[in-house]
Amino acid sequence: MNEEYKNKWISQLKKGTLPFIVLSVLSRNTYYGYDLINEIKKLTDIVIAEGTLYPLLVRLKNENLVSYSWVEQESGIPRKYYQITEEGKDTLNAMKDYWTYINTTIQSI
Amino acid sequence: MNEEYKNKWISQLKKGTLPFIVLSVLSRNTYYGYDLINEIKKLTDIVIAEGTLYPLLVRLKNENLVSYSWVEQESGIPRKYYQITEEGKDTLNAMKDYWTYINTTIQSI
DNA sequence: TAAAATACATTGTTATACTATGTAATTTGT
DNA sequence: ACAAATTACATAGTATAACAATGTATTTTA
Repeated sequence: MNEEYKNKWISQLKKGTLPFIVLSVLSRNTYYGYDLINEIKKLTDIVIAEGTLYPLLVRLKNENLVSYSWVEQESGIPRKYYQITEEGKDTLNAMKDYWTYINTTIQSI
Repeated sequence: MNEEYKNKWISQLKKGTLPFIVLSVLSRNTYYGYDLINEIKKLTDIVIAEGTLYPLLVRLKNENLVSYSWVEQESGIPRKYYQITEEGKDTLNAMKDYWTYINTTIQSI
């Protein structure tokens, strides 16, 4: 078993799965970045580095798949709450379809 | 629907799925590169560019997940037939486990 | 006999995960 | 009371990989 290759592979696999997972989670609820990391870790055991998530959220925002609004806290740093857009929902559905297709394909080999 | 983003996403998803698919296909049979492209297209409808596959095979070889042997043809250009190694089989199994896990996780969100 | 297909390969471009680092406020532990 | 940890944002640099474009050489097809 090539453990090192496997880890590198998982990192590459994340390039496809992370945007999908983030959009999925945001289709259920609004979250702010720091919280998303913890929520996804709790939900999936997948650890997303901050240096991965924040740029990813910026990209999703630039693509109009999510929007955000700053929410002041009674105490502490203000939070940037992200929500999925209609375009984000439609794109997520297309991603779901493709995922189902690729999963079926892989299982069949 | 953000079609352009979806296509970019599929390209990123391939960074995880292609090595997995190639190893899976090679776990059933030996193939040469050019043939693998056609075989995978037939099996999965997924089109792999030559500029993607050849470097990928080089990487899998460098990681000892596959080996190859040149086979002269009665006519035509000699073919580099690839076969999966024992280390490749074990790593593929670990990849299968991870895939099952990530698929289950994604379905559950 | 020109065009398409077979079969290998590399270079340059673009995209993205991850580590390291930075800022600033707040909370916790001692 | 004060140092350390946590919360919450963010960016710069590095490594990796898909893909288009291009290249070489042989063989088959129209």
